[in-house]
Amino acid sequence: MSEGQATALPPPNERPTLKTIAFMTGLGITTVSRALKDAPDISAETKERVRLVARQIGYQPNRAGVRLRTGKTNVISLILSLEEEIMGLSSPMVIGISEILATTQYHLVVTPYRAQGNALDPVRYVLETGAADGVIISRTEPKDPRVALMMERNFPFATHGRTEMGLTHPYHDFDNERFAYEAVRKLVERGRKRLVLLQPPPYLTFYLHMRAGFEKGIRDFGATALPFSQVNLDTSLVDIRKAAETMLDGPDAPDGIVSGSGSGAVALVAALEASGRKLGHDVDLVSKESHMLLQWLRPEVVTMREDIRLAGRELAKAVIARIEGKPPAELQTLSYPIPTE
Amino acid sequence: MSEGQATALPPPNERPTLKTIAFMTGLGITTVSRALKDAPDISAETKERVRLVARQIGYQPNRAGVRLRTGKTNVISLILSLEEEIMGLSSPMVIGISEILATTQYHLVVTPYRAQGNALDPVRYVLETGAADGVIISRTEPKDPRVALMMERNFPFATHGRTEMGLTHPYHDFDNERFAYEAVRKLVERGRKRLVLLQPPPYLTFYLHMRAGFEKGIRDFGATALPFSQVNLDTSLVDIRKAAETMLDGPDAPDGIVSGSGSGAVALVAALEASGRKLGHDVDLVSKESHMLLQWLRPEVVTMREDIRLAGRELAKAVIARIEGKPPAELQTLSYPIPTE
DNA sequence: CTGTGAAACTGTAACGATACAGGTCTTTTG
DNA sequence: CAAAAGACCTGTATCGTTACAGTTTCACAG
Repeated sequence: MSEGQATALPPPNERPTLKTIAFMTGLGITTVSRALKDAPDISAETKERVRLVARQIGYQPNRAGVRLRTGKTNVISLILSLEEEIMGLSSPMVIGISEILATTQYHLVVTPYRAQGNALDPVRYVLETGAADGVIISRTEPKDPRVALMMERNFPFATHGRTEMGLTHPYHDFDNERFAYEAVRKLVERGRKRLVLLQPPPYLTFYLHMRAGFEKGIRDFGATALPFSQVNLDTSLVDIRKAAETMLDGPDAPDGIVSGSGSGAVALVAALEASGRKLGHDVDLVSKESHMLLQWLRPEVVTMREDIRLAGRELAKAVIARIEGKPPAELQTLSYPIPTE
Repeated sequence: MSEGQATALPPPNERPTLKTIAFMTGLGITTVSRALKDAPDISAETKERVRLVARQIGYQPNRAGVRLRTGKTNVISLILSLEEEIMGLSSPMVIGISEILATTQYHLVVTPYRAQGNALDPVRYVLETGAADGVIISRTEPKDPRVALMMERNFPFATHGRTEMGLTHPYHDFDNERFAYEAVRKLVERGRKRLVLLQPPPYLTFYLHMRAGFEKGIRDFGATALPFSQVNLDTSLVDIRKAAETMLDGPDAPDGIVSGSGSGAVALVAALEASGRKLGHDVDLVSKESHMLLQWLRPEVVTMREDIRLAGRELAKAVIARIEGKPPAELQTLSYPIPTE
């Protein structure tokens, strides 16, 4: 063949490709490709010309082509557990992530998984099929096999929640220790002494944090911790309510409660009121809260906000930075409880 | 070349491809490809052999390869408005969709858009770049430009909500007319006569439905409709509360309210109680509700559930069926208010 | 006037899959 | 027994992009 690529074929009238631009500019496909990525061996004038035409005809690189050739998917995979979905945490999270991704070439693929035991499956899927350039996971455990796996494969990811394996990886976390500590302080300030914690499921890392903050608060502010571990934040609201009612009828009834989630607090409020207690009078409740419902319907509940949308933004920024090679140690952020008054 | 494809190259030790299977079975790549799609010109024995090897080595087709060659993306795009996200509707929706997609080869890509005016942008993006095989949209308008565009291009989609353009397309919708009608009935049964509706924004199709049901109820059950259109379900809760307080102080104060959403109802409850009224005594409130919180904290509010997760499932099934060529007329479903007692 | 080197551009092959147009055999048909 | 008709398998080209290894041109040194 003596003819160049550029004149090889008038491109069809479909979606423009590099070939289209090559034809229009009279350049080779390779040149166009390199011009668009600002390669050093293309003249400034050519680059300008190519960019102009590309913009003019609305060229957008074919993702499948890029992906096939380079392996780059331009996809971030958000791996969610249905528990989160049900707690309504995922919605603002998705917004937050999207806010960041919208300014980039990345798409967001959402992959939920069912039971707790399957948490590894979606991660393995991404690793094996190269379905994404980066992954966001949440509900981390102290020894999290997903983290171990992705670290071992040197695959970019960020976690919502910390781990305790001595591995340095990107994360964003809410300071649950601080939350519980401040919650205890607020209760003691209101004269409460006999406290319980509606805590996260024990296998998750933030259980340790929240527990630690709670117990430190108990010590520092001189209160008593009562047991309440038959249920946790993953338990159904109905069961939380039942367990709370049983507790409130028993000898170890608390006068102050810390709830690790807003929906848990709703169940607790129901139980408290069913037992004839009056919030803010006989008993106080401090709760983490992500929507505003509690504040409206039970302003007596003391709430501290966790900004999940912010978490989404931070996590998205972190994975992308990780993909771009930034060291994990620089991609660890913490957010703090926001008082709602 | 006298050598066949099969013996061309021992495949590398990476992820298996058709070439890997071809090498292992001694067949040609084409044969393997056709065997896996159960083509008629491959012998039963060969197919079995190929399938066995494929399963054994965990072959999964490279999505980029398929997509580049065939244009099939195996992606469903969920296009969300941030309003929905904020109302928390998207979370169960995503679960529902995922439940269905998990049984297929489809991935779910979530694309939110910002303001109302940009609703068309993500749809255009998908159409122009072929980013997905099908689209799910919500918040439909009577004359919805997104629907018109996708119909014109004959692109598979399903809508959450109906349209009124004389175009037959797949949809799933909640029967908001029935909801409002039954809500009025319940209020009148409780002796309420002067009613208002916290309604959807007027440009959405379900405004028409809810309004129609409300007004029919007013006529059929002999009540009076009072105006309350300064705010709607998209208004911030703070503003809804303010508007409700103003209304309750005025001469046109209602004794019964229908709320088109659970979060709207929270603002209304706050306003009612601020005005010194007692729910179920001075005034009654019937609300649609998707989470269970209202029921717990204000059991006096009469609620009817809308199952968003079901909607997600129906919509996913509908797009996929549409992609597979099923006629749109057979892909229209309605769900009905679920009494919560 | 040849040789060298830099600047600017380009062709080829390949990523993995599939559409299409052949190939080989073997079996059937007249 | 030649020809036609299956049955079954396979090579080539291609989707859009990029890595890589050139090629062309021109200025300038020797």
